[in-house]
Amino acid sequence: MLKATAQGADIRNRILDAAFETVRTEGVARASARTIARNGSFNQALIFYHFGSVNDLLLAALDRSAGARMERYREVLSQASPAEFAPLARQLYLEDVEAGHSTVLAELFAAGSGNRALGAEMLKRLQPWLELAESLIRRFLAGTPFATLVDARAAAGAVLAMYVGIDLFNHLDGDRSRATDLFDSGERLASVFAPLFGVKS
Amino acid sequence: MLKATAQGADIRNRILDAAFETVRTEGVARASARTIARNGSFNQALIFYHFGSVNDLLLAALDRSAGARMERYREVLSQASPAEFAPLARQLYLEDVEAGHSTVLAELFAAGSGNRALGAEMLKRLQPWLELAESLIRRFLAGTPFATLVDARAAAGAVLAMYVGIDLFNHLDGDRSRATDLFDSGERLASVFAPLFGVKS
DNA sequence: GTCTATACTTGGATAGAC
DNA sequence: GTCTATCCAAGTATAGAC
Repeated sequence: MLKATAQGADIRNRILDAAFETVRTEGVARASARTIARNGSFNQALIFYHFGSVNDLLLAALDRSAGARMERYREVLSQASPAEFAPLARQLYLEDVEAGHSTVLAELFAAGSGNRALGAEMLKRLQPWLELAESLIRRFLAGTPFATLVDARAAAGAVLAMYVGIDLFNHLDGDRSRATDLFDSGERLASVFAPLFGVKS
Repeated sequence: MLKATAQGADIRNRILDAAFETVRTEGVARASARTIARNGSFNQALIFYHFGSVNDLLLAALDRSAGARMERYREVLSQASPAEFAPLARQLYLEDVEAGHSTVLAELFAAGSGNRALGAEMLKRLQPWLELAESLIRRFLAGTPFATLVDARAAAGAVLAMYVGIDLFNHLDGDRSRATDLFDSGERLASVFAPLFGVKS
């Protein structure tokens, strides 16, 4: 009874899985229709039939992953206090890494740099994250001396740029301590500055 | 009397110029041997004769630019006090943008993500900048309460990641206010925190 | 050192059979 | 919806004439 599902409509998910895995393990540069199809054991022409183009497939694979991550970020951070924030952010980031989401995201941003159409699509996908980061920063700074000093929008952009940049570097050398050491510093600073935010550490 | 120079050995510089300009204006993806040669009005085969491969040419073009920038960074920042730092960093960054150096750097990092050989070379080129940033951070934090809270090496990596990430975003949408707004915030914060560093603002 | 010509490879995409 | 076969474009790199 699973036959129709497993072999029929479900092929879209198999293609999405193969595309995501190919980008994660081999990079966008090697994520050609032929390579993705070989990794997923299906015919290359199916990609064009179901997704139109390789670019559209890669974006669809990212969207599926990003949608799940955004839901999780909102759920975890919506009621986080400033004191809880640093460890929660660390945990979310490690989940991104574990799921391969950060790798695929950085790969597609990098590839978007050399492909106008892809770059424009990636910029669109940056917006909701920019808004999330900005609203969090604004919420935490409200009522503190920093509220008038820090441009929340610029800071949000800086955080996302740092996220993508760190992923890019990690992808080049596989050094996992980069982010960890940074979160360590962040948590030490947070515990010292917590009084400023009216929260006991 | 300029004939031999202009048409002979100087061809290497013409090739380097064309490579740099092609990456700057069209991106790595379009910086093929054919395109670079067309932009510089010389024969495509010369690239392989003089530089061996397109990758080696692009790295050589970056190295020439990065060497000049590193010299300038060292010169300007070596004796900068904490209070002077933010405006000087802004100026240096704007020079990077103006010269096209930040664009070419971000492009090659992005491309390195999808090309093992190029990625390894880019990592090597990151090291001197990491050391410069780390030593500056260490110098400024020395004797302050932050010295024990902040991991200088991790912070240096974060700054470079942010630099590359911002360049990547800028290249996608051409929004020049991203960095400017961030420097504005940085200068406001610096003027408030200056007392901590024993310097009058 | 510089040119022309070309061998070779890879990849996007489609036509048409099943 | 899925397959085979194929077209076409773009790129790296080299051989060999000049």
